[in-house]
Amino acid sequence: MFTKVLIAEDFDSINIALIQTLESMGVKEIEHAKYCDDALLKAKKAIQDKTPFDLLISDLSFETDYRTVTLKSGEELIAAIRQIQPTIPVLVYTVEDKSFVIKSLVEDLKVNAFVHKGRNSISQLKTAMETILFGGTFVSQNLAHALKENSFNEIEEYDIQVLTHLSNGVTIEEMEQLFKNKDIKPNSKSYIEKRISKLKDIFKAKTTIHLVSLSKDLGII
Amino acid sequence: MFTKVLIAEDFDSINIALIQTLESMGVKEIEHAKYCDDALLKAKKAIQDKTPFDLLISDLSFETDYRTVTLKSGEELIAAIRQIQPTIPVLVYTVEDKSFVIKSLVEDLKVNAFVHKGRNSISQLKTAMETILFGGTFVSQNLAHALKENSFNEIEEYDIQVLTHLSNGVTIEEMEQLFKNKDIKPNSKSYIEKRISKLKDIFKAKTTIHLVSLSKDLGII
DNA sequence: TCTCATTTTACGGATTTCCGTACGGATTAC
DNA sequence: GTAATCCGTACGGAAATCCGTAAAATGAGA
Repeated sequence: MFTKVLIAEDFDSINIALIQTLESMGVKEIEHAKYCDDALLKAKKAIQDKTPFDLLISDLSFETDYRTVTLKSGEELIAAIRQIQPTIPVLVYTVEDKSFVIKSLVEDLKVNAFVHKGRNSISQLKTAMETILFGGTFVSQNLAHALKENSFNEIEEYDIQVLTHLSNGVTIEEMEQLFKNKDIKPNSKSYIEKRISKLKDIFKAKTTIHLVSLSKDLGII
Repeated sequence: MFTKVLIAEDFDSINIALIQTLESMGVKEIEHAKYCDDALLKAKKAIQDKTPFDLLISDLSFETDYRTVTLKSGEELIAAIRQIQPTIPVLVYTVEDKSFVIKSLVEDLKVNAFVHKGRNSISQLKTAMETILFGGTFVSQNLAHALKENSFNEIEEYDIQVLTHLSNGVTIEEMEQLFKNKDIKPNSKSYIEKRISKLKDIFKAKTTIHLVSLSKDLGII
């Protein structure tokens, strides 16, 4: 089993449960941080002390409060820790279940396991840890389908920009100018219109409002 | 201290933490349910056995899975339990922090305490329970402001319907017919348009898409 | 019942979006 | 070298929206 585990999770209640679970699994050293910045510090210190962590369990979203932070999300934390300790296995434990998010996490950040907080997540967490120990990759069942989903491959960064701008109240006409100013390449009104139309097809959205609404639900924007 | 507490919470990790916390506070009997329906059953049974619960701690949102359920949310559960046991104190423990939701909960459902899951929620939970015990009402600090927020008073059920329909891809023209069919009173295209326009003023939204987007973020729809 | 104010509807013009067609340029295939 | 295809742009008419004005309906109080 892992011997020294770092937990990055803001909710105290979940921290309690995680610590209890890890203890019951025989993990000797457990440290937890409620802020990503603190987690990174702990990881750095552990390396300096020549006793690095051998597993990181991290949440994705962290609430903002009075404290100003450098690392705002689990994604940023994972990237930062991988910089100083590239081989550390990472287990993501989160409520997130948006296909788009998960896809990028597994593919880009190469997290070793993905456990969805839910009714039976603790048992999944245990399985995930054992799987990582044997060099495998674990993704919660209810998420597995997301990786296979294909329709999202058609959607690119450009579409996300368009959707985001729409969501923020930018009209198509304004977007044309905005793109021209920022030198973003396809920037004609007509092209943007076509793109929106295509997205409506993909999402089977009835109106543009519907499209933006769906995109928010799917976590794309 | 309370002697018999019912917990309705779907996430297993949080259940673990809650149980541990209640035990440390000296609560003798603790029961927990991962589905609202189960929670209601337990409450009924306890009444039949003449040993009713003296506190309900409930989450608000419950994930849907393969199981078909009658009660889909904490709100519904609270209403149902209050039907069979009107005097039971209720503590809501949730990630929810949308002003609109909280306002209605405290005012309509008359929950006794509202604790926001977060970095220091367990200590707040303890305080909340003590406050309830002495007949008081507790609302997490970071939520307290929501109750004072006034701008949401202007928004009525009608507006929410309009926003929801827009979000679901219904055009204004279709909405006019829909409202006429359902006999919802102000149903002219022009009135709906005006209403949307007014909402855009209130929310300072630049476009209708922006308006719907903001409404989703604020948890109004 | 009449009056006045408020609410709701009707209408119309300006603007924006929607959607089809068509044109130019670049790339690829043959 | 030519044709075919794709990509981005341009244009224009139909539809939907935005927004102001005015008429009609409603309702409360005298």
